[in-house]
Amino acid sequence: DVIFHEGDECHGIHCIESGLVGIRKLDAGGKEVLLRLSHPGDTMGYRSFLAGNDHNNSAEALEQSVICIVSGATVRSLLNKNPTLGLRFLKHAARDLDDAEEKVLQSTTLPVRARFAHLLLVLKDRYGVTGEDGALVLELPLSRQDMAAMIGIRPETLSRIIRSFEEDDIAHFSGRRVHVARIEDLIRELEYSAEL
Amino acid sequence: DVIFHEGDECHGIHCIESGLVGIRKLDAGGKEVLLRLSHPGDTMGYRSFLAGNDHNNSAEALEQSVICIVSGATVRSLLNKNPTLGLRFLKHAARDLDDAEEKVLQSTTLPVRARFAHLLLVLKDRYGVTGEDGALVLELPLSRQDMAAMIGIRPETLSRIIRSFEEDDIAHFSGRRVHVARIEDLIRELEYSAEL
DNA sequence: TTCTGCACTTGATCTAAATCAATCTAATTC
DNA sequence: GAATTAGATTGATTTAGATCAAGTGCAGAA
Repeated sequence: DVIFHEGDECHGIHCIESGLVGIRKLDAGGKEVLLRLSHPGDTMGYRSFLAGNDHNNSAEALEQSVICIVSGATVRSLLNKNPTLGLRFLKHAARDLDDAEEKVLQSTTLPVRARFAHLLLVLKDRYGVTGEDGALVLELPLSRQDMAAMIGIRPETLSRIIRSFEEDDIAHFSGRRVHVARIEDLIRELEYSAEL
Repeated sequence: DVIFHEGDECHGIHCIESGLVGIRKLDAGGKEVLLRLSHPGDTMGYRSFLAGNDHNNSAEALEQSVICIVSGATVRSLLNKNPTLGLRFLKHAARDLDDAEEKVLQSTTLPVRARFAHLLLVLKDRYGVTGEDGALVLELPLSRQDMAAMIGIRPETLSRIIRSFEEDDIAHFSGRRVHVARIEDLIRELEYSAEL
């Protein structure tokens, strides 16, 4: 279930073979944020490893997953033999950093409605199936709680947002399945909140 | 004043010789966040450069600064000649990423009072002078507006926080100079908000 | 000097989201 | 099957912070 905890010593790098992993961070008061998802092919923990720190966030399998561990010694020798590997990590880190900064921006400027619309749009790329008529069916990999934690809100608030999306006919939810008739409606949610 | 804008093409890497630079990000609606400060010795724009993107945030000199530019070709040849340079960038990115994630966490879990206390504690390391009695004098490098942008709040709110710090005798402000009699008071602000 | 503009402060009000407290539901175990 | 549990929804209320609108004070220009 939990792959590593915040504060654990970092012995190497984790790779996801299959499944889905959530990267969480807890604050002193116990509130948590789900920082990002890691998918098959992604690596985790490379930062703490390279910086020589303990893990600064925790990783938890959100579905049945296969994770492999590459020991510190192996990583070091790989880095020595193959200098481009370091660059690949660097690009990886650059992308993560972009995402994190985007998240900072969004969480301080956008209302939750827009943040949730954005989350759905991001999840679409990986979990969505778009019909030929532009309709979208989305099979969410996350519980409501975890989606709330991703956008930094309480589950109750997410519930209300979902209801308001239903009422406005923007999206229809049944369990973890979401139907979106017009993707433009989601995009408009983002743009709308911007223009004021 | 402005060194590069969000969306500008990225031609190389910027190094700060002296001065102080603020990295800003604007959202679609024009609201801005001051993501971080860059100090002498820091590099800027390496991420966009390495990822081959346009700049995804803007850099503005916050005081008289000397900035040098390292062209893309030069950076590439340096990276080839010196593989450990890549690792150094990687560690740099790892630290930035940590900071960004910390910021995500704080901006969604901590109240503004605690976030401002935290900001002062961070600025202390670079801009503070601690007397032998534990009292702290801090010469802020930032306007109120910019400090507000750093913690993602409006200037009006920051004004009120400052007043409440005065009233609670936690810190005293005159212009950009701050006197903190007991640093523990600031730390307590952080801890207090955590314990509930 | 006086004007102009800008950063900051202050007050009054509004609102988005949190909190608190019940339910309701669905999955799991006995 | 019934019983337990955890997740999700719903409603009522509170509140932190934003917004709106005036002021204040100061620095630079005419």
